[in-house]
Amino acid sequence: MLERYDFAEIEKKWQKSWEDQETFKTVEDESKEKYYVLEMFPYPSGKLHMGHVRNYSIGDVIARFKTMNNFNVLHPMGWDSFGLPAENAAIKNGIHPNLWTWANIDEMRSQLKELGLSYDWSREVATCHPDYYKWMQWIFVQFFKKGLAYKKENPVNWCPSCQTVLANEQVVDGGCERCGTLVGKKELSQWYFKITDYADRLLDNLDNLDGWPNKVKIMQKNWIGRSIGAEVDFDIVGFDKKMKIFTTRPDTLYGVTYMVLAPEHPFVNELVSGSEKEAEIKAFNEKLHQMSDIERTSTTLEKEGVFTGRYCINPLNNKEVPIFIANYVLMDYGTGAIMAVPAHDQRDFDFAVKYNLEIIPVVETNDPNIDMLNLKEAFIAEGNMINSDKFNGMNNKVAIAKFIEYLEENKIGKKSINYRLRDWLISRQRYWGTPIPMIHCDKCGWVPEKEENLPVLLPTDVEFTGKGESPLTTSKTFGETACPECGGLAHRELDTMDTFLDSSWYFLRYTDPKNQEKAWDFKNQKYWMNVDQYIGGVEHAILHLMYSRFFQMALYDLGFVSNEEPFKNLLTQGMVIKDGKKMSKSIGNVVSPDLIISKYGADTARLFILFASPPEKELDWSDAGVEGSFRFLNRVHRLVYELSAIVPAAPKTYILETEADKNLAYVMNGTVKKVSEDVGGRFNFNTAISSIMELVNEMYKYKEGDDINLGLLKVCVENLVLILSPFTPHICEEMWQHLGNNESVYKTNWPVYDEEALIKDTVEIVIQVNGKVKEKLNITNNLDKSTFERIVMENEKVMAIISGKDVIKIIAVPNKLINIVVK
RNA sequence: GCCGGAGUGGCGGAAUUGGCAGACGCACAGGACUUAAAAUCCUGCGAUCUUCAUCGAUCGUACCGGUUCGACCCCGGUCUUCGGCACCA
Repeated sequence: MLERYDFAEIEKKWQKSWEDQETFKTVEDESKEKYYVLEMFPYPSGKLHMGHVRNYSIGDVIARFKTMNNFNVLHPMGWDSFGLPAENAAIKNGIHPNLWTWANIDEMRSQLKELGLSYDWSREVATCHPDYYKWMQWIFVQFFKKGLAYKKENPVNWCPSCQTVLANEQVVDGGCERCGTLVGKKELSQWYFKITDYADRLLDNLDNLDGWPNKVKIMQKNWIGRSIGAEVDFDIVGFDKKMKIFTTRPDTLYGVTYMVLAPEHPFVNELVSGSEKEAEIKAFNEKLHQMSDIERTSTTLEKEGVFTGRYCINPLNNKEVPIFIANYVLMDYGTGAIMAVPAHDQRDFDFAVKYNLEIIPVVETNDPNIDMLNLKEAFIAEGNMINSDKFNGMNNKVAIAKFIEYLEENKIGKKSINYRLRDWLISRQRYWGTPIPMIHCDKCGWVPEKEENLPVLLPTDVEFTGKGESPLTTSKTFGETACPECGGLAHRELDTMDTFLDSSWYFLRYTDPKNQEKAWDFKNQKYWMNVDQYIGGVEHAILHLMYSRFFQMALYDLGFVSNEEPFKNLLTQGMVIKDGKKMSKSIGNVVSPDLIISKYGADTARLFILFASPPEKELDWSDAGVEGSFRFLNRVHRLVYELSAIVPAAPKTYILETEADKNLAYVMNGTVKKVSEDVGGRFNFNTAISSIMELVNEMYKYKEGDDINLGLLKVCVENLVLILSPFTPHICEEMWQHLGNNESVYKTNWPVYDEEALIKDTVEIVIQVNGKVKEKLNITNNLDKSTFERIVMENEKVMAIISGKDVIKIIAVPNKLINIVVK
């Protein structure tokens, strides 16, 4: 250890030492309690940005803290390395995605290593490696066999300018991410996962995820969007099929004055074909098809529709009501058909007013401001039933169940649950993804590739044009194959998987990353799972975190894993933004940690980003203040260097003699306690760091004093280095070694604090008069209440303030405060 | 429109259970050391008033009101802002 803080030298030295000693390698060890800490693995875009630094610094502090607290910690890292940017680079620069990706991985891996993160690199995985995607394909086959994967024709996002399909995430404000052209729809046959089968479990299990932020649970809940209601069958006059509708308000059935079909509803053609309405309906539908999804589903779009000329019969009162098609009813929710109750639904109300349709109230209020016979807007609040035959007088909430009962008894409907959640479209017309291991045979239909033939390797003889269909169609070697079932000529699926699949189970592969026989050994996953602490950006609150939960549940049902939920505790870090905007390559506001690391070192970078703000909060990046973190580390370095000349020889035991001793022991033990709680409990790294700063300030003050207690100082220095080490590991290793220790600070036990030292002889109490602070007093700790009150009331200043006034009340909080209420 | 956060000095932020608002750090100002600079150290740093200075007083946690001996914290309302969802029947 030099007198000067040579961070570059120190960081290089210890990174090499950790690598040589395999300090962070983890093996299963039944004798120890395990702790699995995981940060969301990155897409290898090429360069680390400050958001990554924040994410991995948080995880590293937790991993190191848990290790020092004697847990067997699994802390892995890998690459979510399939994805579109690699392919775009190929189109633009002619580099093969494989080369581009691996070059980026190498670059980012070395950047991560420069940060001194405690990863077990022997467990590294990359989703684009055949060793990984082989098992991705295997999982797909298991899902297919269980009936969780199916293929169907459906409209998908299509950019007419780029001539390609876009993922939902690639549609930004209704336009193509790359060229901005309005995205349309195209019918394509696609693979889906039946995530809707798990809707109830995904929703209900949220209640048990105590370690998850509420915000994320609410977002998932809204996304799943469970609505409980009823399905009702309406007869159509002169038509042999029934019109099935879904409603959450069966209590309003007597208020139905018209019906609406979605324009795409399969009945529409049959109902109007050959009638005088046919041309009008066709024209209306064509107009709708010209619209983008965004326009079409905008709440501000005026409600429009066309009467079909046909009628329905309300099964409750046999009333005939007209059937419309309208732009506000969507084919892909519920049954694509609704009963309209304008009195109690605002959309129906708007439509009824426009087309002059009847409005019949069936729920009444006693609010004098609302005229039920002349409504200005739909009445959606609670009330009592009217105009509803035998249901009249009932509270409408109660009536819902009665109506459902009635529907079921008379076989005209039943209770029904609908979800906003749709099945997961997993096909992508892309090259750089996992090939879907399915083969189509004219005789046998869709057949999975035999498991012993996995992986289905991505072919390399592929052209990248960015136009047209999946690039795999251009391969001369890939498409044709033999049917695994009958051996006849068959064709491979040419689409690849959505990359969200790859990231939905990587946490399982980490538990057994090198296994060539299985995706993972049951025993290994049983030892390590669940992930005890998952850390990542709040932007993944819905997609990644719900897909992973779905995978885990499906794999649980298949018997491959031992838990239904993958992530026990979740920490969603806030985004690191710059100038009010999310850091992104296209805006050009990405801040790389390189400059800070070369100027101040990785320890400073880590310390600064954790000190700047609590982790969940959004952080507007500014490097003002980096100097302060660097200054602090210099200050620590100087202090330890100076004291290392005198403390190593001192005994580890000490007796507190002076007031200064007691004070320092109080601060030191308090700091150990606070850091333990802030890091181990509530993840407030910023306050943990500030309390360490206070300890350092206190130690500087103490060592300038007259009587120096070397034993106490020794413990202070050692504890300081230990509790700082999860934040800034390199400098702490260096100081720890210099203090005469041979073992890595990482392998050293976290210090315990002395509860006794936290009990003070005297405490400062606050004296308030009428709630205003008037005086502060040092009194003996733990005085009984009456003595405490007497001392305060006999205080000269207090007596002066209250003299001549009536004391009405005295509120005394022992060891803290006393409030004298006077008049 | 619906749901969920957030709003504290010039700035990042602290106040963990209703009990001293502004910890810690940044920036700034003054001083010490130095031939000088850097580094380091010391002091000050919410606003207003008062005072030679101290001492002190009043106000102050987006805004209005309430509960309480006491409110950044609890309750009612308003505004601003961020995030999610959005003709979901």
